[in-house]
Order: sequence, then structure tokens, then C-alpha cells
Amino acid sequence: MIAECGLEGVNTNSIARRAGVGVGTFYRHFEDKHAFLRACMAEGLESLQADLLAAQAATAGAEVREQVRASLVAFVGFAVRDPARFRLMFSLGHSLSPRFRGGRGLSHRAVERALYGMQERGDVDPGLNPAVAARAFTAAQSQAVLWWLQDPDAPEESDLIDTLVRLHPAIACRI
Amino acid sequence: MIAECGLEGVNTNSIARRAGVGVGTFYRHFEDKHAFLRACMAEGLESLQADLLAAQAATAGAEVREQVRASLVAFVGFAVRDPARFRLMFSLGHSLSPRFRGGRGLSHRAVERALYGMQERGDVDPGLNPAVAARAFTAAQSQAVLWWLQDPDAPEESDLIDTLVRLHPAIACRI
Amino acid sequence: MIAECGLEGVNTNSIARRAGVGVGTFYRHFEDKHAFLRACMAEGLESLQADLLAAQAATAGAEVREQVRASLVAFVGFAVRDPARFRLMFSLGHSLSPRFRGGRGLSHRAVERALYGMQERGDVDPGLNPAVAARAFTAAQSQAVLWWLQDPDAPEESDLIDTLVRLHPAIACRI
Amino acid sequence: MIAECGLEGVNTNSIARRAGVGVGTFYRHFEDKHAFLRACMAEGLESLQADLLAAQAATAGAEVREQVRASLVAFVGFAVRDPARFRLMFSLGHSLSPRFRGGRGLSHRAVERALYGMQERGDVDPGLNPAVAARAFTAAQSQAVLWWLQDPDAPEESDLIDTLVRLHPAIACRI
DNA sequence: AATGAATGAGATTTCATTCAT
DNA sequence: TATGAATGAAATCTCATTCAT
Repeated sequence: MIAECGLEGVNTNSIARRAGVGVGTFYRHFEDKHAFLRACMAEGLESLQADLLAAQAATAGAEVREQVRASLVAFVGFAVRDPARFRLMFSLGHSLSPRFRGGRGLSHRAVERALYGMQERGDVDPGLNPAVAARAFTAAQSQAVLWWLQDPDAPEESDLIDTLVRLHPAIACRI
Repeated sequence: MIAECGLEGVNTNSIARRAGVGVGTFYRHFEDKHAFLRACMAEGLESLQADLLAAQAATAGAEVREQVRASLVAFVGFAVRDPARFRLMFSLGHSLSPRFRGGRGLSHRAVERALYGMQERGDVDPGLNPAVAARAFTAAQSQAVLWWLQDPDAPEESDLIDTLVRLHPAIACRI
Repeated sequence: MIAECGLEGVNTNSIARRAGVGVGTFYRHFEDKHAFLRACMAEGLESLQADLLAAQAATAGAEVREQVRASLVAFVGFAVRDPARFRLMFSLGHSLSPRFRGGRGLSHRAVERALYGMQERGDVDPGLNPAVAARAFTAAQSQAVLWWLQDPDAPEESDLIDTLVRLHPAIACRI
Repeated sequence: MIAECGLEGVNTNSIARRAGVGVGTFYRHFEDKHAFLRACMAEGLESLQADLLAAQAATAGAEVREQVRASLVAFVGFAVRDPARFRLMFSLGHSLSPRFRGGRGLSHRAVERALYGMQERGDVDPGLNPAVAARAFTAAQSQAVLWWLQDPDAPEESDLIDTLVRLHPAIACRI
């Protein structure tokens, strides 16, 4: 039931109707509206995380650029497969209680850690603050995809991905 | 009156109370809630735009890096000076009617145009899609600043700016 | 199953759960919620009535005071044995449909009749309206016991009974 | 607005409609439904208390029987003047959260204290537990009046009062 | 017969907007 | 013009009842 949630008119009635169940049924499954959205995000997060880990695993020994590209392909793939949830995780989620960081919290850490490692190995500009760069890139990625999803004259998917790859700190600020 | 709007509980009653006027007065000045927020954003946009133009003018002939840095200093300065409005323009604005792109629409165009120019002059990676890159950087910039504004253990302002400078497509993807 | 009904959250779901059966099963046994409560009360009423009759029978020829005391001992004994049902009969029952007088209807009649008899025999204050007195005493009795059941610093059971005996119209208004 | 509340269908909509205001207006005046009922009871309590004090003052030096009668006349008068509120205070109030003792808490104390005094002066049966007797009489009084208010073939008001006077512990258990 | 997930009417509550003062 | 009490449509949530398994 979470799986099918579209969420344009995000109110309990439409959520329920859209899911094809009665209002009461909704409240049998979720404590309240927030609980539902949290669950919806959490599910998406888990799924996205799995996709990203798979992409990472598949490019384990490869060049950094390949790793980054694989992650982006997975990320965009997720967005295309479930745009409603993607919007929830990366856009609507923001306006919920500030505790729910939506999907934003997801990759920070991973990117941040990777950048630290690369800095130590001298592969990346030491002037970069990894925390800032990680958050900035995560936002760039998600917002660019959000725009791309709904703008009718957005470029090709490959253009999107190619550009984002080039903007990833590990690529753009490589030494 | 627009100027002083804080907007935690963004409902007309609190907006009015917070602005120190009656609800009725609020509706004397603005068609409706959306009109107010639009006006609030527009005012901010204009102010921010002025700051950015000033920064640009002040670094007219200088190196690209200096120009980018000056813009970022202006951007962060604006956020620090009026964080409530900044949040409205770059975070809350998203969840409003999709027509109001908030502050996001602001710099796209400028960055996009600049990137086109640099690509033509062969100064920047031709693999970059300027529309994507511009939007991505704009999002990176605004979201990073949003985070920096409210995270108590965010880094120094200079770290923030230095890092964002290095991530700007015109710098990061320079040839 | 009726027997075990505790009823703090008096809604069909908790009633069923508390009784250890499914909601559906509940509706197999009772027309609806009201029917259940009616049945629950009726069962209690019957049981209480039996206790009172037994007490009466056991003190058939004795002094009025002994008869009254025996009834009160039975009444309090019932309350102690099944406080949840007692509460239903004498407290919650009131807020149900006004037709269900709960346990209150029970003793009126008996007390009323007894008072009539005593008045005719000249044993009791003729200024007493038996209908009023009977209802008043019934309420006094049940509400006092309700309070006594749940107030942690209520007096001894014997104090409760001794006092109620002395307040019974047949004792208090004896000539 | 509290003053005019009839409350048969005690739900916020009917309360508001019955008071001749919109639903929203209701919530401008009261935090929530419970707050309203509490306020409604509190107002009634205060009014009743004033009536009782006046009755007491008016019969200050008189015989106990006169004092008791005056209180009862005041009590019944209150019930007749505002039966809806009386029902709320002494019947519906019970089924609210157990914290709201409704009107029941009102006279206990006064009666209890009076009985203690009379016991010390040797005017009243020392076998009476004042706490029990006070609560019992309070309940007798209120429940008898409730019944009297709504039973079409209830006796005259004077019968009601005469009988309750005779049942008051200070009269009935006088030595 | 027993079950409990599903239901939806109805109760509570919020909030953008109006309007009499 | 400024005000804020009043409004009611719409949102959230509850719970007695049904029905497919």
C-alpha cells in the first residue's frame, strides 16, 4: 500500500482514495499522516540505498568517474521509477516537521567519507570542506533531478547524468 | 511590513501578528496568502539580485574565481542578513504552488548564460550541459547555505564559501 | 464472556479484545453495542437481585435494621466482587440511551414498596414521599459505593455500611 | 455564550449551532470540547455555590431544619432554572474524563464539615461517618432531582424537598 | 462459527478569508 | 483605514459495524 502512494493532494482522504482503500483503513496501517509519510520516505530511502550500494558494488575496483556515474545512474533511475516518492523524499519532505530530513540525509555521509579518504590520499583538492561539499553535491543532484523530472523541455537523461558526474566534487575537484 | 516577516508558523494569522498588524490589515495589503508570499519573495529576490549585480560590477574585469567568490559572498551575506526570508525563498517556497519557483529561478539564467559564454570561448568543459549545471549549482549553493544557517556545528563562513567557489562549474570544470 | 467485561475504554473493539474474542465474534453474540451493555447490565442486575433476595430471605423475621444491613452487605459485596460491572450499572449506564436506567431501577421499587408498608403501619415518617425517598436512597447507596471503590483513602467497609444503614429512610425516618 | 448551551447532542457542531455561532467561533472561545464543558460546569458550580451561600446566609441563626430546607430550595431552584447545565454537572459530567468531578464535589465538603461540628456538639449520631454521609446525601439529592426533572409523573416540588430534608443526615440522624 | 481487516459516517479541529465596527 | 471576531469549508481522526475468509 505504501508502494502505490501517489501524493499530489497530500491529505489523508486522497492518500486513502488513491491507494484504493477507505479512510479508516489508512488509520489501521499508520498512526497518523506523519507516520505514513515517514514510512513512505523510509521505504524509499531503503530502496534507494540498496540501489546505490548495488551500483557501488558493481563498480568496486573501477575508476572514480565510473563509480560516480554508476551512482548517478542508480539515483536517476530511482527517480524515474517512482517520481512521486522521489518528490516526497526530496521536496515535500522539507516542509514536514524539520525532524524529517527526507532523503537528504541519505548520501551526505557516504560522499563526505569518500571525500575525506580522497583528500588523505591527496587525490582531491585539500581546500574542499568535505561536509559542505557533500551536502552541496547531494542537493545539486536531487534538485537537478527534480527539475529534470517535471520540466517538459529538460535535456536528455544522459546529458543530465554526464553533467552531474562532472560536477561531483570527487571529479570536479580532483587534482 | 513584508520586511519583518518571520515565518515559522506560516499561516496568515501568525504572519499578521508577527508583523504587528491585524489580520484584516493583512488582507488590505495582499490579495491572499499566496500573493503575500509572492510579494515577500519578490522583494527578497530584488534585493538579492541587487547585491549580486553589485558584486559582479565590483569584480568586472577580475578573474573568474574572484567573480564567483564575490557572488557567493553576496549570497551568503544576504542569507545571514535575513535568514527568515532566505528560508522562504529557498526552502518553503518549494512547497507553495509550483508556479512560484522562489529564489531558485534567480541565478539559473545568469549562471547558464555565463557558462554558455565560457564554453564558446573554450574555457569550460564542453561536456557540461549549462542548463543542468546552472540549476545544480544554484541548488547546491542555496541548500548548503540553508544547512549552514541552521546547523549549530556547521563550519566557518569562509570554509563554506571557499568550498562552494571550488564547486562552481565555472571553476570546477574549467579547462 | 459477558462476565469478564472490564470497561474502561468502552468501545466495541476493546470490549471484544478484553473478552478475548474477535470483533466479529462480538457481533455474533450481540445485536450491537447497546445490546451488549444492556445484556451486561441485565446479567448483573439479575445477580444482584438474587443476592438481595437471599439477604432478605435470610433476615425475614428480623428487625428492620438487620434487614437493611443485610441488603447493604449484599450490595457492597456485589460491588467488591465485580467492580467493573458495578461501575457500568451505576455510573456509565447513565450516559447510555436514557431508556437504560442501569442498576438504578433495581431497588427503587422494593424500597418504595417497603416504605409504603411501613408508612401504613405507622412505622415511618408519613411526611416522606416513598418514591422520592426510595430513589434518593438508591442513589446515595450506589454513588457512595462507587466513590468508596475508587477512592484510595475511603474508610473501612464497615464504616461505609454502618453509615448507609443509618441513612436508610426506614431507619433514619423511623418514628 | 456558555450561558445558553443546551447540550443534548453534546458534539462541537451542535454546541456551536445551538449557541447560534459557527464551528470556528466555538474554537475561538474554548481550547477544545473538554475545555468548554469544564468551563460550562465551572460556571454552573460557581452560580450554584453562590445560591447555596445566599441560602445559608439567609438562615444563619435559624434551626438546622430551616437551614437544610433553604439549601434544598436553592439547589432545586438552580436545577429548575437551568436543567441542561444541571444535567451536565450531575450526570453527563460523570462520563467525561474522571478528573472532572462535575458538580458532585461541590457540597461534600460543606456537609461533611457541618456533620463533624454537629457530632462534636453531640447533636448527631456519632456512628455516622461524615465523609460517607456527606457523599451519600449529595448523591441522593442530585440524583433525586435529576429523576424529578425528567420523569413526567414525578411528585410536586414541595414533596421532593420535604422528603430530601427529612433524609438529610443532619435531620435524619439527629439525636 | 470465528475472525479481524476494511469501511465510512460522523466527530473534532484548523485556518484562510470576510465583514461589521 | 485598521481591526479582530466570526465563519465554514476542508482536513484529521475515531469507532461501531460489516463481510470475505
